[in-house]
Amino acid sequence: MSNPLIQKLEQRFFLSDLDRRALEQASTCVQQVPARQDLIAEGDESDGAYLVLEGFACRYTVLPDGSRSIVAYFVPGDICDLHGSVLTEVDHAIGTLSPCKIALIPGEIIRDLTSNYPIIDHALRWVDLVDAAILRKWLINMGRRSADKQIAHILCELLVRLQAVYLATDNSYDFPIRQIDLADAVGLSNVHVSRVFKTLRNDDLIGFEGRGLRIPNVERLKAFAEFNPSYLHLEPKQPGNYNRKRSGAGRRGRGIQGGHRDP
Amino acid sequence: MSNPLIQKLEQRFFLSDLDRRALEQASTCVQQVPARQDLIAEGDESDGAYLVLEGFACRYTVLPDGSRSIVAYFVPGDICDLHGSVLTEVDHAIGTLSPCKIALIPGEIIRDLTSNYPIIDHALRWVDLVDAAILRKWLINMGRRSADKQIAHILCELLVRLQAVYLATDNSYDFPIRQIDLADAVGLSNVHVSRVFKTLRNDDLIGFEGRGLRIPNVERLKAFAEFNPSYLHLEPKQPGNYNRKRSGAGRRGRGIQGGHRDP
DNA sequence: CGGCATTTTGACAATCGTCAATCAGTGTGG
DNA sequence: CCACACTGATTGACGATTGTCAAAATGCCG
Repeated sequence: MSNPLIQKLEQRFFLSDLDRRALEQASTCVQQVPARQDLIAEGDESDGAYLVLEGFACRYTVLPDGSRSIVAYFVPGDICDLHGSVLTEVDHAIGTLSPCKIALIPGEIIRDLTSNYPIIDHALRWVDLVDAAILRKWLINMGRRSADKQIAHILCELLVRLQAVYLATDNSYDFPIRQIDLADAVGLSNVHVSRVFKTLRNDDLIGFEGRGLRIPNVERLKAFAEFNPSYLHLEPKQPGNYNRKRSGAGRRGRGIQGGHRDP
Repeated sequence: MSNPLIQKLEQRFFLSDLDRRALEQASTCVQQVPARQDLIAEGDESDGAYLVLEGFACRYTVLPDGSRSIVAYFVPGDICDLHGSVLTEVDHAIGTLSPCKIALIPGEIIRDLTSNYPIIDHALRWVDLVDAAILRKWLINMGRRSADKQIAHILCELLVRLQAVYLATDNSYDFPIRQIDLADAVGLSNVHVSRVFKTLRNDDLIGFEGRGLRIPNVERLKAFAEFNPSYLHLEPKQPGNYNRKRSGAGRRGRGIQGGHRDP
């Protein structure tokens, strides 16, 4: 079984054999975790990270009124909580959504990787930036999009993210997420998620087969969701000696911010 | 006039004179920018960063239907777009909300700061983590909180962030944000923001005096908003040689994720 | 004073949540 | 093999929150 983190990073970076070996060795401490179990509870101190090898997990908070808010999904290849070395106090819980295989990476190993493997260091920073970009996209979807487009968008996002680790075909993937797990991620009720699913099925935008999600026409779903995968930054491969483009620094855009809401 | 970035970092880190001088020199290229002007337009390539010295700015996107989504506020001391060295393509615009004084920091200078000033490097990573924490908090507020609590929360957040750069008193600050700028940040309509403001005023939770916001009883507003400032990570000062706590790596929380929505 | 941007208000409609009942699938034990 | 329990999905009825539209009011600045 190949390591999904390596697969994901190799979508974008050229790793050396040394890099690959280091990453392999970093993820040797593996645990099988059942569905709906916490890896980190809110308030825990953590030094180290969890790498998802199989299954779906999430970062979430439970509010005082008992409702749950999921702020990130983790799929194979994703790393939860890379940041033990800067902020030690964790303000969110991390839990599994389906049965998972999780690799435990101690903080010491992470610091070794980022100190001694410059390409890995660079790639892990890229991972952080992509995570932040996903967060911003979720915020946009939640704030300014209808429920159906929002859900369609997240289904497209999962398609692309899973394709990067070879867990999705061109138009389908295993979907072990309950409707309430989706509801807590998009800020809707489980009932409304069910209703949205129904309309998406009726419009033949999605279809369920057992626990698998099938997308009859990916382009049509992407168009409906206004999904543009560029924010995931998964396409172009960069040479290992991470070259930086340097444009004239100090350039200022001159566009005017205005005309919002006008046709 | 003292540099607000230095003020903010000194809330949490001990900077040396060298660090301070380096940061001062990094922010010498200053521009006065009028309200509602873009610093970076969507799609621009950027290498370098903008440091807000005075005024309010934001990161935003305009959706195909013309609506605007604001995903971050920038107040004095905040840095927009630190990441020219990793992701060159920018997928959001950055624009001013009020007249601003902005320092332009070329990417070259940033790389010099992070390479040669370890405390600054550490502090800037901390800035990134706080930004991500704010993003998650906004997502939670938007997804699972009523409009009035959400708005109260963001007002509390701004209070604390502005206090860190000495731009807020114990219970008031200058508030140059239009209601529609708030609406686009919290995912509501400007009309509804107006209604929420009215109820908050009626309950004596907030008050406006000219363009200043006054909070008669900060603890009451914080309680109402369920605001806990810990996610901003502004309180404790850490020694310059950023010590890391090391707890037993490999510890696993044993909590069970369940009972959501049950009283 | 006049013009402009912003806020406020009211009326109405659409979206979405809540509650409760039902249905479907899955696994367990007798 | 079937009854049973359990979890999750679905449906309907109803209500609350919030959006939209349009008009009026307010405040600011020349």
